[in-house]
Amino acid sequence: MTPAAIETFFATLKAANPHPQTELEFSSVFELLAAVLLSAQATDVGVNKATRRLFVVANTPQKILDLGIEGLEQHIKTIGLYRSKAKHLMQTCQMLVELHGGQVPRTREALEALPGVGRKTANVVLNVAFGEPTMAVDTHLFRLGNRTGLAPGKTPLEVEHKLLKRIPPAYMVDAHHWLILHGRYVCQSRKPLCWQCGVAAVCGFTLKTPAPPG
DNA sequence: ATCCCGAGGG
DNA sequence: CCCTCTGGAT
Repeated sequence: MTPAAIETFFATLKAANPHPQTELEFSSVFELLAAVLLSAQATDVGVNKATRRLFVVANTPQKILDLGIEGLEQHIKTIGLYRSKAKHLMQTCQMLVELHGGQVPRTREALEALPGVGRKTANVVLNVAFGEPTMAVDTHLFRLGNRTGLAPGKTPLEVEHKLLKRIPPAYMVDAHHWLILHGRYVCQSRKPLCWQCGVAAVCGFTLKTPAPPG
């Protein structure tokens, strides 16, 4: 995709949604971290169901520790990968209490040192909680980067670097959410809705036979 | 490279 | 049935 096309791409997404946000529900930085940790290979809808149950009972690291591993598992059992997530969240809460005064750290290194927190999760927290222009490459960004030609790459890290290089700085902070929402609702994995896509004109991928909405 | 792993959609 | 969902650890 040419620089001009990229400009049009994001200007179009911005016009349709000036202030994009995550659809994960949270009311503190810790809740955000916990929700993102739980969101691996799971839908926001599913995560929100579980965190609504969980955060009423435990919305701080210490309160989650007090639940115990089995108590925590019960609250998040409806999410995929729930056993490893419960274990990791518990270990992360332990570290937050012991090393960070119960607060969520603000640096990439400290975030990625937390069990269950990798580069993608750290990027989301840095972006959403601390306003940094990071690019968290999840399944949607990876697919769109390659499908549209915006940032082709064989690995998420390669796509991330290309996105950071190619997206105009003015769009960088919100780009992550524009791409995720576009991927979720329009440029879907199985069923890209090209006939109702606002950026199809500058996209390298176009469905040959656009299926009618019916 | 493989494992983890429930819910929802097609 | 199969695929996908804001991945990370081993």
